[in-house]
Amino acid sequence: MADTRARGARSRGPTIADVARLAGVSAQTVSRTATGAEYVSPETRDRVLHAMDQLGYSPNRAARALRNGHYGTIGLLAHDFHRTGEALTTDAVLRAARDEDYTVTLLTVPTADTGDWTPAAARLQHQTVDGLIIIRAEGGSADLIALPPRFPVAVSDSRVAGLYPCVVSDEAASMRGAVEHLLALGHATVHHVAGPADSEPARLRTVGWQGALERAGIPAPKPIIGDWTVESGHRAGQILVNDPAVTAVVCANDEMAFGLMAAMQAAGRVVPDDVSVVGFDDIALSRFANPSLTTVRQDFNRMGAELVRLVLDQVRGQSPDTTPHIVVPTELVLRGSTAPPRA
Amino acid sequence: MADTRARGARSRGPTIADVARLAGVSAQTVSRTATGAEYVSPETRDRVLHAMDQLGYSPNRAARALRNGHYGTIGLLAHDFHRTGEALTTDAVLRAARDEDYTVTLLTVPTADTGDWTPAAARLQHQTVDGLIIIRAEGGSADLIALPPRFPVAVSDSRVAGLYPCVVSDEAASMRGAVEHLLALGHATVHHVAGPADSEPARLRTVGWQGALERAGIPAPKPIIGDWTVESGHRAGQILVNDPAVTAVVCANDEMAFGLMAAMQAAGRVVPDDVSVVGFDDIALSRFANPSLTTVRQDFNRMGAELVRLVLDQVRGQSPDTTPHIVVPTELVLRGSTAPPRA
DNA sequence: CTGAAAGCGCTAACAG
DNA sequence: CTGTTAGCGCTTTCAG
Repeated sequence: MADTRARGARSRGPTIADVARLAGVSAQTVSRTATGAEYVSPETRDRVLHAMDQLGYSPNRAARALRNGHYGTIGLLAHDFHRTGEALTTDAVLRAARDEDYTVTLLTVPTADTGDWTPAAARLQHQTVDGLIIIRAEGGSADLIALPPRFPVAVSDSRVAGLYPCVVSDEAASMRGAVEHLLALGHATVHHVAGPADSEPARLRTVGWQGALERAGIPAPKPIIGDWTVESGHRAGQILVNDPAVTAVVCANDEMAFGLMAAMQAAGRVVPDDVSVVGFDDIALSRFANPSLTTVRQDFNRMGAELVRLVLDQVRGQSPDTTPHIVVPTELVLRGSTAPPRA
Repeated sequence: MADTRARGARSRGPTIADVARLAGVSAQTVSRTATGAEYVSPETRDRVLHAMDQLGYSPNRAARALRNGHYGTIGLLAHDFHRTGEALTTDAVLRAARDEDYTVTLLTVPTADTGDWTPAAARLQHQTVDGLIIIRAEGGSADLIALPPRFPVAVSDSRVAGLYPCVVSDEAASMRGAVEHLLALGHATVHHVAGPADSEPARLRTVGWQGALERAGIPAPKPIIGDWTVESGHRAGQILVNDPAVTAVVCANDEMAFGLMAAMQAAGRVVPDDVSVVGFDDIALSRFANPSLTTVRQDFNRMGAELVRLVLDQVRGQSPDTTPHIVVPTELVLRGSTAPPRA
């Protein structure tokens, strides 16, 4: 009969038992009231509600989770949360989850390169999450994401399409559209600043660029590989600026496009007169850059909402016969950074 | 003796009991091994470890939380997570928390304006978090943030300094420095695009701007109020562009500075020749904008780390005698958007 | 409609 | 060094 309670790390708040005592009913009645069960007399119910209020009761989620076997929480796994795509998706996921009364816990994988996903994922089954959303699974190859069997998950990476439910933008087609826009303006060829080699979205965007050139019968110049950062776009620009054949460049994201433009402008080349530039994402700044950036707008809100829907469908036990693969459309936003080539 | 287990929402993974059975020891021994207790014979320990491995055991955090009275989780409360400050701080908090083996769950307040903080905070004591970090407590006045007494919390808002432990940038001094830089360049006065009225950082930045002008004996022109977005900066620019007295503008963040520059440039004014512009934050794009942006760099990493430290100090029961108030220094980064006034 | 009992998985205390 | 016991707070049977 040791007083284990005294050892509790934190002073615990009022419990159901406390409420029951105050209201003069049994704990079940309180629980039933809390969970919104039907068979409680209105008057008892009022008494309980009042007692709860008076005590400032709110249920202990750990106990509830232990009892019910689920947490009301979904995990969001990414490398970092400050880059545009991640941040915007996170925000959307958060909103969608809140609408469903789920909270979101953030998880990161320490290193980007190897299969550090596996231990992270393995720990998840007993982590305080009912399901998992993985955004931008760079680094690990698809099979490295070894989730416990039947663990609810949704991924924003088409490499795992068919394996896990996934939600992606129509990367390749979007990029193809961007290139076609440039070709239609009269550019002889279109150069490309790609994302990192281990990123699937990056790869698909490159594929789209190549495809469009191929269709037009134009040999694809060597792409320059960046790492999504403005800096890498800047470096790419410093390289491309020396090549007079470069009159149009599509970049795998907006940040790199900004870096590229900065490098071009620093070298005295005018955007879009000397060189046209297209980005990808449509971040808030793109509209107000100098010049404003023509770019592919991604619908991050929609993606976040779909990711949440897909995970929660599984959490709730609705497993569809086929693994969903949702493609969210994009939109090419024409602005000031693209124009016909000079002369 | 009902089979409650069948009712569990999810198939539960292997438990300590399962491991114990396989290893041929008591549950206690397994638990001790799991928690890293000293007094377990190496050989028993190996057997247990092996059994765990074989079963793919990992502890049920809900049960552990219920038992131990804490969750190993801290909550991060903000309006949204995609804006620069929030996103960068979130990232830093996440890293710092992970170093301490804590996970982070995201919480948002639905509406920005009123005291919707209270219910959110009230729910927290029994929420799955041991402590709370609040970033940018816009909207609610300080006393609206009614936390349970002694609930571990750290806030990034100086309004609650003295009330709750808090970590902030040296907003006013930074802004003062920025204004002084502009005055030193020879500008007759410095205009200001402020953040929203209900934001404390915004207010302090405005105070800093005013203070610097005051010291120099210059009457402060009427500031224009924005809402942190590029769009609002753009609108501010459209207003200021008509005033020939405007040769230098300090903005409460980089995004608004970009919007402002865009509006100026659209009207044919050259930055920095016609008008100098200073931002606040130093986001990644600022270095590569056209022109590159002179701005006040905030140390978000440091702020995140300090916030985590402050909360965990409380979680671990070390309550300092005085409420900590940590001021993280900033740095004025001089770049291409500021120059002496023309003629 | 309400009460009593049992147990989710884990670990602190107490024996041995 | 190891096993037994009890209970964290909640909710789902089952009985009244």
